[in-house]
Amino acid sequence: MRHRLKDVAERAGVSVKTVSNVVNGYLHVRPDTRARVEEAIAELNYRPNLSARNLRKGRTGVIALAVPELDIPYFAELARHVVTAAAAHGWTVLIDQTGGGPEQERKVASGIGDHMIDGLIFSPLALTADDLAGLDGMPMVLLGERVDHGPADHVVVDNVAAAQEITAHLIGLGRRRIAAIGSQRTPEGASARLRLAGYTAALDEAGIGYDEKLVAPAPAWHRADGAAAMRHLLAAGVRPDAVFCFNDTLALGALRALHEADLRVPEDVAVAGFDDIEDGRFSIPTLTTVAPDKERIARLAVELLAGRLDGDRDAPPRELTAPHRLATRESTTGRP
Amino acid sequence: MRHRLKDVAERAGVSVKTVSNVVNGYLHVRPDTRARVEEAIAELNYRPNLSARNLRKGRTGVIALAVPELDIPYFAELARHVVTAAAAHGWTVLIDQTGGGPEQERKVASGIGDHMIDGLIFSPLALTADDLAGLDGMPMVLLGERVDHGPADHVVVDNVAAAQEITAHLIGLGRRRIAAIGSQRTPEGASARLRLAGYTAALDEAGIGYDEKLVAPAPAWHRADGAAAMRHLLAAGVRPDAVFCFNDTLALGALRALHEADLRVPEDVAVAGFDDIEDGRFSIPTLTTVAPDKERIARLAVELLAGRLDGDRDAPPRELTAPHRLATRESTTGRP
DNA sequence: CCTGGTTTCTACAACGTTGTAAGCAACGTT
DNA sequence: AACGTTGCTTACAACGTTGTAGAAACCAGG
Repeated sequence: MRHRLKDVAERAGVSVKTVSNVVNGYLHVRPDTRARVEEAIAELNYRPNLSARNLRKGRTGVIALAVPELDIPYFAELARHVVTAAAAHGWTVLIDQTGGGPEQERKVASGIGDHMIDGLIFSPLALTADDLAGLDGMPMVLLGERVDHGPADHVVVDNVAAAQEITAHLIGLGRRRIAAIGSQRTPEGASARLRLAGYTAALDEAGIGYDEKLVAPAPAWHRADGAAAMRHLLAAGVRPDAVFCFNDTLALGALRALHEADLRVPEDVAVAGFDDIEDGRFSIPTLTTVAPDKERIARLAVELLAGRLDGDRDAPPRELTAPHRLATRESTTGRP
Repeated sequence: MRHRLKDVAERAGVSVKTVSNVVNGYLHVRPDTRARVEEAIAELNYRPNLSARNLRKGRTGVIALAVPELDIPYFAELARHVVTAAAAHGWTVLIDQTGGGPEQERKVASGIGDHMIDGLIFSPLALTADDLAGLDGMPMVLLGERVDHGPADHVVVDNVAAAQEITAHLIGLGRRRIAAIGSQRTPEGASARLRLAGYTAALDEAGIGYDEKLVAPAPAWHRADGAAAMRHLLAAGVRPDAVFCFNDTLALGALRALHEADLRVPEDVAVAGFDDIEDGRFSIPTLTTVAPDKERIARLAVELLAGRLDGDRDAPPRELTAPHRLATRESTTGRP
């Protein structure tokens, strides 16, 4: 059975508001009154009705995190960090899976703002600035690529620089025929475009010509796509001496395909990924990758959101860049 | 700017309740009235205030899924299925990370029921029946091991049978010195106990003696723990010809440790896991494992919960068993 | 004992929604 | 013309909470 302030008040012989004051830690309550109320609360196992509180206060204490897919390790790890960072602000996180499709993302963007939620951290794939317009001033922070000059705050990693660095790392190992896996031409492929740009920039800098045949598309960025793309490259007679995969799951798939083709990593082909997911530290071989500071991304996002909620909602949008580093492991440098 | 029923009503020249009726699809509204209201709704971009609706209706349309850790692939995959299954009932899923500790789980169990949530799907590690008492009749479904005869519905897999089957599979390959990784003595280790029981049952059945030295504990069930346990076994001079790891991440860690010790899988040591996570289909070698039907687990859980919500809340608790199968892959049978 | 200030408590209204009950038309039937 | 029926609409109250404003109790200083 559920009890209300009123029940507690009757039992303690005080007014409803006094109970409310005790619950909310209001200062001026006589110690004996407070004790009586607390006793009644305990006896009835009273817990406040958050719907009512939210209605009254206009705040819910819940923020949403919308990601394309929860069982992509990168997003799962990110989610963990966001939950932790949000907890520090006393927030509960409602995690929403968009599926990554334009339609579903639009629905999340427009539909979630039904007063259930104070703010939104959104990791979009397909969203455009227009879609954001529907949000009606819902405080929001976007992760990843900027949605072309939309009105929202952003937390990004420098994809171009990171991709360039890791490609340069491969070049530095003496590799010259460097394949890239994960290119995408759809509008959802913003990350793909930036990482491809970094890849070509590194080739340019080293005076290596861009060879279209070395660039393999991947419809999604799952292990299966990485394996398929790698098999496809090999079947087409392309013999790269290195592969830069646009994320780690693609890379793990590529590792698998290379293994099946009896090619050694890194001796025959060096492999690098992007994201630094847990799997890559235990794969065989362990995976060289770009390690974005996920903890920082999460913290920055939550802090940006907190700024919006507490402060000026109409301040100009800010963009923060989270740091990244190169994690070199066996898939490029071999076993020590 | 946010609008209310009242604003829409004024704009459309009708009463608040009529707008409410339109929003809720009430039948008896004249077509032209409905059109006027809908126009006003569109113009103002009205969206209902869920806090108010929830307060009025006593239902929130949100259920919680509480799991120990989101970035354990098994739980992430499960979460995806639960979200999908819940969507079919029109529910939003609030995902909660308990961290798996007794303290935190108890907090979730007692604290989440603050009227924010209609029901709870809980995958506990450390929870006891006492902890559940605090829930005050919050409809709940537990996943995994039964919390000793608590009052809640359960969805389980037959851990003992599954562990026995996969151990028998290893025995069937001619292996005799079969190690087990993942045993736990803490109260949280209910799964560990059951899987260990299945393991010993299979040994018994085959007339193989139980050797304590072959059983390695693992404080948690992460890759790092699996690798550490495997290294520990090898360092202790134990030379198993097979390893049954109590989940897949342990197994992936064990694969890694075996690789570092230059042991071949499955030639020298066959390796089997439990959970059938995505990683195991692409690891090198691919991982033989017990594949619980996660989609079914999620669906059953959601349906049990739906039954509680719509039906008799005081019906006796039910326990449903989700099917599992054996997925034999390279880590035991080698490359084809 | 009064004054003014502080502490402690309370009554009331409001947050935005929907269920209830009732009102008002318009209709067909007697 | 009176009636019941049906379709459409509305006023009101209530869900459980908290902010506001003010009342009551208390205290210290004259």
